[in-house]
Parts: sequence; structure tokens; C-alpha cells
Amino acid sequence: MNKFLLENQICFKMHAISRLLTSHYRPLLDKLDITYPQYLVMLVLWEEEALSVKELGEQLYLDSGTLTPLLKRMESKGILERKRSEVDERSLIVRLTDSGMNMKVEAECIPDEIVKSLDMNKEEYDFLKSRLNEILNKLNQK
Amino acid sequence: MNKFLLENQICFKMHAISRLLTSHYRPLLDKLDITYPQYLVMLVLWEEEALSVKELGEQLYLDSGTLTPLLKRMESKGILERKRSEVDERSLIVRLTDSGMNMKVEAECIPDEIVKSLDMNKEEYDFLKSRLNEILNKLNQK
DNA sequence: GGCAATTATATTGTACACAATTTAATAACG
DNA sequence: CGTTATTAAATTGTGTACAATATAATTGCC
Repeated sequence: MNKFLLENQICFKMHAISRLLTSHYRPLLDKLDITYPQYLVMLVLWEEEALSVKELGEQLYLDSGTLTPLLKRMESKGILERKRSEVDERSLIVRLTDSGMNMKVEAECIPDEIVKSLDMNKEEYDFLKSRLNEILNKLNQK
Repeated sequence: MNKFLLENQICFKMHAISRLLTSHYRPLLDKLDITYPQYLVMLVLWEEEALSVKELGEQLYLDSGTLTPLLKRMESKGILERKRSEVDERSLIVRLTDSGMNMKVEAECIPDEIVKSLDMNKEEYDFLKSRLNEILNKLNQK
């Protein structure tokens, strides 16, 4: 096996799939006027009412260099609010506005659409998910 | 199952793994003074002597908007040459310089290092590879 | 041959991603 | 209590990604 062939590189395939999947999200997200990384922020905030940039970053594996401008763009669209914590002025607390909360209804169909384009049954999906989890954990350890 | 949980989103996991893997490549690629996308270009050019930007883009799923500046940066490092095709002046042919070719020796250990950090046996690796192939093909169809 | 499509790259503009540094607030400790 | 260390965001700079458009060369067709 020639290890230099793209064909044999799992990382390249992950990279390519990640970008292809994002391109499948794009037409769906265009309706909500958000990007894929912004959608990931929404996913977190639809479940947790308010959290700091640090906590958000831990869940998304992103740092303030990425999140600060991204959250500012979302704030300027009126989707969320950014406010310094009153307990600790270093922390910036992020929470959705009503408008942001309401977007959840419109987004209801998105996960289904994506699963459809992956064209897998539940067994395959769950299996792949647990494989990816294993990899994620391994990579995070180091 | 709450389909809005990050935990349940395969796309997010792919996205996260892709970025984590790239961060594992970084210290290895720093020695060669190239980035991960530039490394992908090298992988193709170590196998194929010369090809056009279009052909390169087909293999990497990238367009000229990404490749043109990326290849210019690589050219300015002396890794590769960009030259218009003599047969068809629209095409730009890319090929490695001797310096770029020689980098292959130094890169020899990189795939092994990455496979090591994935900590999988050959069966697991091949299995995951074929799963990813299936997904890649499905996503490409549409 | 001449002109309208098509094709290949380049350019422009926006949005991540991330390393490195800076700033401001809080914690820790003698 | 004051100084040092730590922490959380913000900023700066570089490098992808990608949509949309522009430019230039080639092809197709009458």
C-alpha cells in the first residue's frame, strides 16, 4: 500500500467529507441566513440557555480568535446577545434572543435532510457515530 | 434521541476530527514549512509529475479561488513551478521543483505518525476507510 | 472565417481557523 | 494588603474555503 496516495489517507477523506457535508447544509442554512459554524453555535444555545465563550469553545473545539468575530456577526444579526458576567467580568455570557430561539422551529427539518443525504439506516448511522467518537476521544487525549 | 444535540451530529464530529487531525499534522509539517492543504498538494504531485490546476482541484475537491493563492505561496517558497500549458494557454501546469521532490524523503514518517495517533489496527483502519469512501461517493453523487 | 458558447484561471469579498500577543479582571500567596 | 500568577476575551496576522464575477483562450457552429 502506497501511504502517500490520497486514496489511502483517512485524514484527507475526513477533510473532504466535512467540507462536502457543509456544502449540503448551505442551501438549508441560507434560509436561516446563517453559516455552518454559526449553526453549531445555535445547536448549543438551543439546548443551554446561556453560557460563556469559554464553555462554548470547549464544546465546539474553538478558541476566542474564532468565536469572538463569529459571535459579533451573530449579535449584529439580532440572533444572540453578548454580555459580561456580573460575577466575573472576564467572562462574556452568550444567550439567544427570542428571534434566535424561534429559529429552532424553522431548523427542525435540517438534521433529517442531512441524514437523508447520507442515505444510511439507523444501525449504520449509530455505528459510524460511535467509531467517530472513539477517534475523537483518542485525538483529544494527546 | 434529540437530533439537535451536538453529540448526535455526525457532521460536527467529522468537522471536529478533521480539525483535530490537522492539528496533529502541524508539528510534523512545520519541519517542512508547509500547511496541511499544501501537504495535500504535495501528496498529489509526488505521485504525478505534472498536472493542471483543474486536475489538481478535481482530486482535492478545491477550486481556483482556493488553489491559485495556495499554489502561488508554494511557488514563492520554491517548492513548485507554475507554467501555462503550451498546448492550451488557458491551463496552468503545476510541477514540483527538485527541492519539492526531495521533501518526499523527509515526509516519509508523517503518515506513520498520524496512523499511530489514531491508534487503530489495520482491520479497523481499512474498515473506516471503506466507510468513509462510501460516504464520500454518496455525497458526491448529489 | 467570424461570432457566440464554453472552459480554465484569476480576482474580489466574506467568513472561518488558529497561532501569538495583548488587555483586563480575578485568584493566590507571602 | 499588595504583588505576582492565572484566566478569559479580544486583537493581529496568515492561510484556507468558497461564492460570484472577470478575463482570456479555445471550441462549435453557421
